Amino acid sequence: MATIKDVAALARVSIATVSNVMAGVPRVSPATRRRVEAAIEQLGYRPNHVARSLKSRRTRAIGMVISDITNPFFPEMVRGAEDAALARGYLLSTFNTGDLPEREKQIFAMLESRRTDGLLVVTALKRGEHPHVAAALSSGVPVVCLDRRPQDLAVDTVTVDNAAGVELAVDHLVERGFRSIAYLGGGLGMYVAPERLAGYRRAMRRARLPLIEFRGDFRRESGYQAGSKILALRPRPEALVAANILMAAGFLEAVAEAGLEVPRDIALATFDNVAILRGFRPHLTCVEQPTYRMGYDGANLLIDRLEQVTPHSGPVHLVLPCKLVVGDSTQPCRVLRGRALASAPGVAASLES
Amino acid sequence: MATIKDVAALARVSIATVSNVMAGVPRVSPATRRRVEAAIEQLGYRPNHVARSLKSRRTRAIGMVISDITNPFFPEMVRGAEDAALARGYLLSTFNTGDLPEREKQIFAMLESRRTDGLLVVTALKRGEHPHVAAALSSGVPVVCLDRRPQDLAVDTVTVDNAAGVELAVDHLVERGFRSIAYLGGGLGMYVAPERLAGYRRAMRRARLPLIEFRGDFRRESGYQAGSKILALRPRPEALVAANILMAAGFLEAVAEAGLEVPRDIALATFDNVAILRGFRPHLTCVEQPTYRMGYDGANLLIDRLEQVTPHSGPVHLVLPCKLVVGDSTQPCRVLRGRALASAPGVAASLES
DNA sequence: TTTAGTTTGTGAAACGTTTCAATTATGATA
DNA sequence: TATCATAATTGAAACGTTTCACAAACTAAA
Repeated sequence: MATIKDVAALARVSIATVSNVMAGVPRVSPATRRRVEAAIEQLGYRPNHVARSLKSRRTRAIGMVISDITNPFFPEMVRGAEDAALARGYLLSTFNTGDLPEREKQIFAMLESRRTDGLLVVTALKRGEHPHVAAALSSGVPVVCLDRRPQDLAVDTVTVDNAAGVELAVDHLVERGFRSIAYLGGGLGMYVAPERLAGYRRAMRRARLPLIEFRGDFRRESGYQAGSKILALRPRPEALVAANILMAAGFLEAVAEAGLEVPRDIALATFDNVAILRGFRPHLTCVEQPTYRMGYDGANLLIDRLEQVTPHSGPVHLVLPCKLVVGDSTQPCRVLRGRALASAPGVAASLES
Repeated sequence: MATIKDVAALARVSIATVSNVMAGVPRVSPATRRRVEAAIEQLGYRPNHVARSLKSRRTRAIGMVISDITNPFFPEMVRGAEDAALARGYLLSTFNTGDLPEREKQIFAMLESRRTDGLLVVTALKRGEHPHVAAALSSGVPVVCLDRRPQDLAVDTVTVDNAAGVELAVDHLVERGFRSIAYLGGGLGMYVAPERLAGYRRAMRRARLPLIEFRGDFRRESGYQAGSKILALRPRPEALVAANILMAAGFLEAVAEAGLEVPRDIALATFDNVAILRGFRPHLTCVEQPTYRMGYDGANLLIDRLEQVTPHSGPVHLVLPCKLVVGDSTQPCRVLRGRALASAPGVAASLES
């Protein structure tokens, strides 16, 4: 592979001149520039980015640390981050921690020894447990946290308005006439969980409805288990709001196992949307997060920091809105229609009570 | 950030000695070794991998080029590749080409200038169009192609037995008594398409059933469009085998739009499985590919090449088997039950005919 | 005490760039 | 033609490692 020396020799100039041509500095005569460019072309020369990084002490590489690309929540976000990074000439490497501390340690060590310029992290950890993120931060490596916001760290974040998102779902259900609306949340250590729960509580309080809360851990299995309990309640809740799609999917399994159906026997709304689900039943009513944008904006924010586009100031917190996508999983169910008939002026009336 | 010089100074040895300690060479006295290790520990020294790469001319980095991580087919494969790479101390960076030639060019240029040691590629291109892969190969960078096998390139590959996979699905349908079984294939330029089509034809010929072929392009939209045509056929086929899950999903939309249902009105089997779909209806009968393994084995094969574990020989082709996962989308449908009643000894008889 | 052999440790070059001070070439002006 | 200003070019150091030939310090045998 040709080096800058080969180019210099062929063009009969010094390597400094070649470097200047590559960098586009103007103090090179047109004639020399042409000669150098011809040599570059002829040799198929590509500057060695490794050497460049060593000298400049900047790798133009950013690392993205997530828990598992296999979780359908992540691919869009990774894609967004990559698009932004590539557009600005940065290399993005993604790492799956699998939530294993040992592996996470290995990954951060690798990131450090490779002198990655900045980090995009979706932390899976609980409050107060960010040894690696904190270490990176204190050693001067910029970090942007996506999706989840560690309150104990002074770090830039890009998140969504989780509370407002759940409120959209609950309001929608209330509007459709549902009154006993249960909520299946995730473990409170996970940052987004308390916010989503708060959204549920706020919307329910506003509608003067009683809280029916269950707690899972954001994984499919917990949705299935909570599902059995929820379906066994008497009276059975008319609707469920799940805090993420994995739990919603688990819940659906419990529903099928009980010989029931969504939305006939119970309505379901959930956080997260997944493209592949279009065409499958039930078509879920969901709170769609701008995951692509989170990745895209996060990467841009990070690169701005790296290039000091913004003068150093306190941490920036971007909060993006969610959007409600109405499917048929929240169509008025049997119980509801019965109630509508019983009360005089129809569904609307039951809302006021 | 501490360098090897700092460590050497603190331990009062030469940098060569520190390097020897790091490399674990035995020509260092225990006393010195301890002194150096203490210094490393005290300074939190981490060798600069960039400098190391420059000197050794090896980056221990591999690039993975796919079309779009957002396609649910890829995450497992990427995960497998990352697991293998990390276990052997390699960095994996994944790139989405989006099937855009311009972007692909940019990506390969980046990979080259960063001196990535080897490449894992799932080529989206058609026969004879692999300028970048061919260039990498001829410049001595090992490449392993996953999932699709470019016949025109002497390159290692890890693929699945596509024909056998489709046969599994068709055989299953035949066994269940279906007789008019349509096939929705993908564009023939895509390598896997002809193999899958061949599997369909072989299985149908074996069962002495007539071919009913449609062609899409592996994208959702084409499944939807082909769906309308398939459903309009008279008599309507009893079953459809889709060549990938995106087209199957598109087909399902067409089914819903026509006011029909799977499997009541038509059975459906497809290539690919996607975890999130568990719990949703219909629960598809599918040909599951070992995508994780493809990534895992591919990365290991590539690293073996990089480290010359295997003496250089001709290209290696790993072919992994697929597995049939039976869901309820291929349960005998209405027409079928009717036919079973008509013929004397039940469904089994109709198979013999 | 030499001599030879074995451990242990080190100096310096090299990897391929960037960068800056210094040098040389080129014109313009006196 | 000599002088000066400006433009163009270059030499060399530096980035942080690895590696190899060599040097120094021991040890064991003669």
